[in-house]
Amino acid sequence: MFRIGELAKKFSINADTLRFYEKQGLLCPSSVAANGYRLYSEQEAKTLGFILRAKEVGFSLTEIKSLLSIEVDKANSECSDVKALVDDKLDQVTAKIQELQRFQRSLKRLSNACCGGHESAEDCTILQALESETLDIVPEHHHE
Amino acid sequence: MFRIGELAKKFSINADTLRFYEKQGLLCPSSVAANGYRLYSEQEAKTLGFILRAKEVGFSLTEIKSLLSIEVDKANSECSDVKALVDDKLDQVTAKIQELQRFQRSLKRLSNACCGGHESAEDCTILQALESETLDIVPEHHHE
DNA sequence: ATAAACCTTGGAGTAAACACAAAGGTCAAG
DNA sequence: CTTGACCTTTGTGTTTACTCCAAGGTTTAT
Repeated sequence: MFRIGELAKKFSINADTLRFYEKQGLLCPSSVAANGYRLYSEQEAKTLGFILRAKEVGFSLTEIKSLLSIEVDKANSECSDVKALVDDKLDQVTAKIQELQRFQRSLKRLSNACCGGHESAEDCTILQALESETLDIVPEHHHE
Repeated sequence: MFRIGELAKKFSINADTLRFYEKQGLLCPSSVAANGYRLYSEQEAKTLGFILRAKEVGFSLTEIKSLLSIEVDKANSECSDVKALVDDKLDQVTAKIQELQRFQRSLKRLSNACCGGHESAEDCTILQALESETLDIVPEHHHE
């Protein structure tokens, strides 16, 4: 059995995080000592590992809760239930990546168009693009 | 001059959003009518366009505030100041994409390894991987 | 005169995942 | 017997970008 600080150290997390997970219904200590200290079993340590690995692949705590409820009732669950959660998350992650890639393309375009030198920002192509209704790069105009 | 509702409609945003931007110091109406109504000039409408375009390329409101402070003092700013903001953002976005791509790879690996059928979740490779300390796919074992 | 459609301020609520602080009980070592 | 390192509960703060609500003033049209 581990006290909260021991379990936290074992997994390099904060003891507060464990109390937080408990409040969220993710991981409750199986027993409480006479002095009120939480006591975590070996099984609960494994469950914590499960939770942290699920986090590593991008699941939110709410989603992990769903995964855990299947995990504890495997016998009455199907592969399709689990896979659905993974595939939903995959879709979310893919959509987010696409949004960020749009940002990335725009930012690269802006960055490449700007000299980045000590010239006055008055002719800065980035600012001009942000001023332009269409976010277009205004072609450089040379004074002479 | 536009009243708050007019400007909001012009840009398809909520009037509350304009009040929020004002509180954040992003966009303040140049004048207030005798009845207390906010009045926005043509220039402020352009600035709002600037703000919304900056959002489109992924800038946060805080970052947009920096952009705006350069924008209003172009003469004393340099291209390098502007480009630095864009390049910082580009780095952030790129880092976030990479994190999400790690999630994506892991999720794909999990998804591909799972049959997703009506089999009991007891042998689900996804759950097994999450139980495994290394997040590895456990090779399929056939009963017979 | 009154209803509809505006506008005002102030403040609360939302999601996500904790981190931290205060005030106090517990336990082992010296 | 005290110090230090634990632990407890409760509650607040953080970040981001709004969104909504309440209670009330203003304007416009009929």
